Amino acid sequence: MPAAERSTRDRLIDAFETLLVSAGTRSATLDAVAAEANVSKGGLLYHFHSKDELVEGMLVRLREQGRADVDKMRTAKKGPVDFYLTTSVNTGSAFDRALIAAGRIAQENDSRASAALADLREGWFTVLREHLGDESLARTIQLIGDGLYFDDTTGLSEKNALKHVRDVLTRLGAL
Amino acid sequence: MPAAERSTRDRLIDAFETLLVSAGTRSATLDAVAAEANVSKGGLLYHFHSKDELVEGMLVRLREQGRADVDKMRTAKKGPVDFYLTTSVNTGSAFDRALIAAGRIAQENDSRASAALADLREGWFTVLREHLGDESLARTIQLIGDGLYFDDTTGLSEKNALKHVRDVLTRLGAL
DNA sequence: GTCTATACTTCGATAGAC
DNA sequence: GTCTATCGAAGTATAGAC
Repeated sequence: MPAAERSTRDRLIDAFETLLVSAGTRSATLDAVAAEANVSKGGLLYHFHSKDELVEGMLVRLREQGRADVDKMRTAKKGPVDFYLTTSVNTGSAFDRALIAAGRIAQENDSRASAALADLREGWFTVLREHLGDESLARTIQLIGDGLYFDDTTGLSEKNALKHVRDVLTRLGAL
Repeated sequence: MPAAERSTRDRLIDAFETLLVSAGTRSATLDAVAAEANVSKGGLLYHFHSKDELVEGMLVRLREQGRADVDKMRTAKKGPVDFYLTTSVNTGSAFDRALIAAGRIAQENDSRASAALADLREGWFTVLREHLGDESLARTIQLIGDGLYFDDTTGLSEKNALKHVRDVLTRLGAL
């Protein structure tokens, strides 16, 4: 969908996510979100009656994106492991942004965000274990993906991290 | 050092870290920190003239703890890889708390916190690579540690994660 | 559906008594 | 070294015009 056609509601969630990812929860205020989306604060609060509802709306959208991602992973050309690893480093996609944003919210003790992230991870893990037929290997690969993701979101990522991982996973016959 | 003898300054940093870890940056206000440390806000601001100085003090202490941790890792009885992995899951130690707290601050776009964490990671990586003589394996193990740490701090940790990792690393001859 | 104006609360920080 | 009192700015949310 072209950006110009996005509903105000969607643009508000976009703005909320963008602020969460780039500056953290303390900077993602209603004022800032409204400004980022070029809407007044009153306009924002028409669509979401509270900040809590804004979080809720974001998580609903994340779950939809998550279902689509697991489907893509299952049928990926190079296989699920490769797909999972390459998408664990932030590619700047809308889904990445939503995922990182939810992570920030989860760290503020929000059980809804934690639950959404846990469900997503379970979906990925199921595909990995089915494909590999090896629980330990599947869990370890998921941890590597979490590490890639964590490093990316904390500004700690190494340039060649993925190359090194592929090297090791090839030795294990997982790639 | 017994808890009763800890200086007010140290207790304030303790309280700040505790709040960051348990409830996130939005909840770690000066009011809340002072209350957690059983000090008035004025008392807090005598020791740290601003919230920024409180962050600074926390990071100084983290770097000291980090140096001690790398030393312990280097001389660990079961070897640095085992030490690194077992200490990547939150054991509830003061160092773990400081590490997680710094991670929260880093996500609010604080370059000092990011730099401190990056330096710590570099220290661990150096020991891993020296011990293993294999950069790809060292990087991969570091990512697994990051994954364990991330899962722990987001409430996503699996009970048997470490067991699965040990299994896979044994196949690779790293343990 | 979006805006302005405003009420109420909380945050970070200062001033000054003890 | 610690406390109370207070200020200005920023936060969430409501009311009502357009």
